[in-house]
Amino acid sequence: MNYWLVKSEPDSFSIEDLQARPNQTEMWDGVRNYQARNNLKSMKQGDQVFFYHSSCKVPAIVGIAEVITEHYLDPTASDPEHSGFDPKHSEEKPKWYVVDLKFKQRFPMPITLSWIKQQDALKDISLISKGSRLSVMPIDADHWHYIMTRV
DNA sequence: GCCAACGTTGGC
DNA sequence: GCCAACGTTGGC
Repeated sequence: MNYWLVKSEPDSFSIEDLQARPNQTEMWDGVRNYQARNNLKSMKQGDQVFFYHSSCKVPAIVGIAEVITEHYLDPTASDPEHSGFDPKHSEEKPKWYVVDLKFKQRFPMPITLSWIKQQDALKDISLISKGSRLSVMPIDADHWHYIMTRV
């Protein structure tokens, strides 16, 4: 099993929104960066995913989701009415994918970015590696477990 | 293939 | 709102 982190702006889609979805599950669409897309494609059913709130007052990991459906074609990329529409994406030549994520837990206290930056044990975490703005990134098991001791 | 211009992300 | 650090686009 592998560990991941996905970012979302809580104003657009928060972990509370995920929890409120039917079956507590949401199609994770809109990834339009190749590296993030490749990470998405590597996700396996049962993988655990940190849910990170970005571009907000207190950027933080706020809980955990689980991969319940592995990657499939992103329907929003084929929809001209959708903001994620990409004319170069097609079923014959697919570019973009989604996975289905299911809510697992919300942390009693968010694990804030500022705290993460203070931890020597987390100095190599992908989240704060130089210039990493990926919306989907892998998390080392060591980093995952270290953070979980803090929850 | 190079690289300038432009767009996006996301912390602060 | 600012701006650094990217990624992408497109002319050449």
